[in-house]
Amino acid sequence: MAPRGETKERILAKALESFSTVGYDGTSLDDLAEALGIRKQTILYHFVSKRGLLNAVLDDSVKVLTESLEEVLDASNPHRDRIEDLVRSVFRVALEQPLLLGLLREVSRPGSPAAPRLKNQMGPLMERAISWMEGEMEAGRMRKTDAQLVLLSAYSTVVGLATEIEILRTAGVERVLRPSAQRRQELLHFLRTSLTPSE
Amino acid sequence: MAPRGETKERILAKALESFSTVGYDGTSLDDLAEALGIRKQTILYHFVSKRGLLNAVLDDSVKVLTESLEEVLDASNPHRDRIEDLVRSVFRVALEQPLLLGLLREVSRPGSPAAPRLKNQMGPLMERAISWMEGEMEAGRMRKTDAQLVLLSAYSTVVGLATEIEILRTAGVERVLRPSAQRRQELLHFLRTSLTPSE
DNA sequence: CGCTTTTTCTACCATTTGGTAAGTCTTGGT
DNA sequence: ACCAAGACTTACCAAATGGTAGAAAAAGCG
Repeated sequence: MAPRGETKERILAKALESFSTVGYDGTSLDDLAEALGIRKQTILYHFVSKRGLLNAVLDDSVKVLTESLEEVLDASNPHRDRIEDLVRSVFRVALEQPLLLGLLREVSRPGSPAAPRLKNQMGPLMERAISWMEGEMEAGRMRKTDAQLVLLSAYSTVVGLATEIEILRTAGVERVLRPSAQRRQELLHFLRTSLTPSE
Repeated sequence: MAPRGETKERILAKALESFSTVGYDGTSLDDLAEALGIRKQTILYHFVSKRGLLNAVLDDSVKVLTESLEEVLDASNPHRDRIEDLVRSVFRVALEQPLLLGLLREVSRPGSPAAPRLKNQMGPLMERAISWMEGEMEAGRMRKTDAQLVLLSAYSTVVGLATEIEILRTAGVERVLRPSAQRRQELLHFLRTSLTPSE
C-alpha cells in the first residue's frame, strides 16, 4: 500500500505524541492504531513489540537532540558565546518539538523501562559536554564547580520549562511565545551568573 | 483485623511509592495489594476506585507540601531571607520525601487524569505566593518581572532537581547528600540573581 | 453473650492488553 | 505473466485489569 516507509514514520510520530503526553503505560497499541486508521498488527509488524516501538521513538528523539547539540559543541569558531548558543539551540528544539522533551521527561523517570537505554544513548553526549566544561574551567574561562552537577541542573531546568510550555499549551493558556523568550533569558542569566569566573 | 485506620495509611504510603515511581497507569491494584499482603478488594473498600486512591494520595501529598510552605510564607518575622527559607524548606521536603515530588511530577504531566485536581489544590498556594512576590516588587525589594513566570520556573527547577536526586538514588549512584547541598546553593544563587533588583 | 457495624475476604466478570498465526493484497523485478 | 518479498489485515488468545456481589470474620458495644 504505502510504497515507502511512510507508515512507519507516521507511527513513530503518533507514538511520540502519545508517549510524551499520556505516557508509555497509558498508551495502548489499539488506540494508537485507531488514531492512525490502521490495525494494531501493522504497528507490531514494523516494530516487534511495544517496547521496541518505545526504543525506536526514543532513538529518534535522542538523535534529533544530539544533532542539534553537537552542532553547537562542534562549532569551530571559538569566540562565540557557546553557552548562549547552547541555550538557544535547546530552546529551539523545545519550541519546535516540545513533545520530544516530554518524552525525555517520561522516560527519565525512575522505574521507566527505557531509562537505562536513555542513559546509554545520552552518555557520550554528556561526557563530551562535561569534558568541554572541564576544559573551560582549566583554562579559567569558567568557574570551577562540579561540571556534571551544573549539566544536570541545567538539563532539568530546561526540560522542566519545556514541559511546562507544553502543559500551558494543552491547557489552552494564552501566550506561549513571548514568555518562552523571557525564560530563555532567565536560563541564560542563570547559567552565566553561575558559570562566569569573575565574581 | 486492623483496629484503627492503619491499613488505610499503609495503602496510601505504598500507593504513593508506586505512583511516583512506576506511575499511575503502571500501577496495578493487584500488585499493590500483593506488596501489602492484602487483597485488592480491601483497597477498593477504603478508596472507591483506583482514581479515588490517586486523589487521596494526591490530597495527602499536597497537604504536606502546603503546610511546609505556608509555614514559611506565614512567618511573621519580616527581616529574614524569605527566599532562602523557601528553598531550604522545599529541599527539606525533597530530601525527606522525594516520592512526594515524584508524584507531583507524575501528576502534573499534560494528560494526567489528576492534573485539574492538582491545579485546584495548588491554586490558592500559588496565588498567595504570586501576590506576595508582587508586593515585594511594588516595594522595590524584588526586581519587576512576571511573578507567575518566575514561580513556575523555580517550581520546575526544584521538582527537576528533586526527581533527579531520586533518579540518582535509585540508580545507586554514589553521594547524594553533599551534592544536594550544592544544588540548594545553586538554586538559591539562581533565584537571588534573577530576583534582586540591584543590577 | 448477642447484636450491629466495620473491615476483609472469596468468587466472578467484562474489558482491555500485548502478542501470535496465518492469511491477503500490493509491488517490483525478471 | 509470474513470483518472491514486503506491507497490511483478519482471527484469535492468554493474561492482566479495574470493578461488582456477597459471604465471612473481626471489633465495638450493650
